[in-house]
Amino acid sequence: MGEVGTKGVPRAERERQILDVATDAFGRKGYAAVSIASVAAEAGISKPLVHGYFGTKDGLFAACVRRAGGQLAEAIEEVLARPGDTAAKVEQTLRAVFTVLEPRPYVWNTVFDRTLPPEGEAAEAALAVRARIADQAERGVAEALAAAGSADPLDRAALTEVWVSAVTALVNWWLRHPEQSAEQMVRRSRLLMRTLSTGS
Amino acid sequence: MGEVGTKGVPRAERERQILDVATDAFGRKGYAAVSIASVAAEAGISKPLVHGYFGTKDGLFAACVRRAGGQLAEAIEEVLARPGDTAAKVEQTLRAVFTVLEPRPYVWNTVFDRTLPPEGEAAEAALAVRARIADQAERGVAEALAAAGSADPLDRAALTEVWVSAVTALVNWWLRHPEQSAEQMVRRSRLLMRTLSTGS
DNA sequence: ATGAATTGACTTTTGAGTAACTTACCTAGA
DNA sequence: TCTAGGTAAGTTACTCAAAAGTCAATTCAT
Repeated sequence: MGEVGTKGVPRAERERQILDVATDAFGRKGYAAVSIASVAAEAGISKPLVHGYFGTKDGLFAACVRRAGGQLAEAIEEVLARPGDTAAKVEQTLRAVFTVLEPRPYVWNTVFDRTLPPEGEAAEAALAVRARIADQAERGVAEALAAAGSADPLDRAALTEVWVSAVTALVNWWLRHPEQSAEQMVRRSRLLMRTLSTGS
Repeated sequence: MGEVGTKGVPRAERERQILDVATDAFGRKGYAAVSIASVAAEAGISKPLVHGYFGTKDGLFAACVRRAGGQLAEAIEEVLARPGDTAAKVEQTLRAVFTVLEPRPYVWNTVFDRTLPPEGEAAEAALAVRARIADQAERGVAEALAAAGSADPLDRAALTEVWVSAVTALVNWWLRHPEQSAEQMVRRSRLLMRTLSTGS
C-alpha cells in the first residue's frame, strides 16, 4: 500500500482516472459532500497527487465540468447541425444526450450541481456549460414553438427551462433504474412527452 | 447585538422562523453546503438555539422535509379528491401546485436533495415524503398514461418525475417573471406541454 | 543522474455539537 | 398588588473531528 515513488503511470492517464472518479462522485453526491481524500482513495492514489494535478477542489470540479460539458455540447451540436424537421431533431437530441450519458449518467448532475460555492472557478465553469447547453436547447425549442404557432420569446425561455428540467428528471430517474438502456430511455421519453400533452 | 437572555419569542414561532430559513437554504444549496451557523445568522439567532430546538443538523433537515412534504401532499390530495376527468385534473393540479409552491419554490428541491448522507433521520424522512408524493402523483399520471396506451409501472414512475420536475421549472421561471398571473402561467403551461410532444 | 511521479506527515480552516452561564417572563402565595 | 422563584429563551466560549491544502522527502523510468 504505502509504497512511495512513481508507479510509472503518466500524468495524462492519471488525470483521466481522477476525472472519472471525481465526476462520478460529484454527480452522485454534489460538490460539498465529496472530499478530495475520498476521490483519491477511490482512484487508488494519495490526496497530494490530486492537488498536484488539479490544484484546489474548485479546480478539480471545474476540470470535471469542462470535460463533461464538452462531451455533451459536442454531441448535441452534431445533431443540430444535421438537416431535418423538428420532430426528428427532438428525438435525435434525446438519443444523443442519453448515448453520451450512458456510460456515465452522473455527468449531467455534475453540470447542474446546485451545491457549488457561488464564487470561484467551479461555479464559473458550470455556468458556462449550462449557458452553452441552454443556448443549444433554445434553438431547437424555437423551431418547435414556431410549429405550434408561437413566436413569443417568453414562451421560448420558459419552454427551454422546462425542456432542460425534463431531461434532468429523466436522467435522475435513469440513475435509479440503471438496467435501462439508452435506447429504451429514448423510446420511453417519446411516450412520456406525448402523454404530457393529452391532458391539455 | 450580542444581547443575552430571552427575547420573548415563544418556541413555536421561533421554530417556524428557523424552518423557513433552513428550508430555503437547504433547497437552494443542498444539505451539505448549508451550515447551522449560517441558518442561525439568517434567522437572527445563535447556533446553540438551533441545536436546542432541533438537535442535530440531520434533525433540522428532517423537520424541514416533513413540514414541506405535508404542505405539498395536502394540496395535491385536495385536488385529486375532487371529481373530474383527466384534463380537468391536470389543469387543477397545475393550479394547485403553482399556488402552494409560489411563496416557497425551493421546497421541492429540499425534498429531493441528492446530497443527503445516506444514513440517518434526514434521509429517512426525505424518502418517506418522496414516496408519499410519488404515490399521489402516480394516481393522476396513471390515467393519462392509460389513455396513451401504456400500463407500464416504469412509465408511470418516470412520467411522475418528469411531470413534477417540469412544473417546478415553470415555477422557478415564474419567479423571475412575476408580472405573469397564475392564470397566464396555466395557459402557458398548456401550450408548452403540448409543444413538448411535437417531436413524437 | 535528472526529472516526473508519488507519498507521509504536517498545518490550517471550517463547521458540528456541548457546557455553563444570563436574562426575561409567568405564576403562586403574601 | 407586590415579590420570590421556577422555567423558558438565549448567548458566549469552548471542544472535537473532518477535510482542504502544503512541504519535503523518496522512488522509478529514461
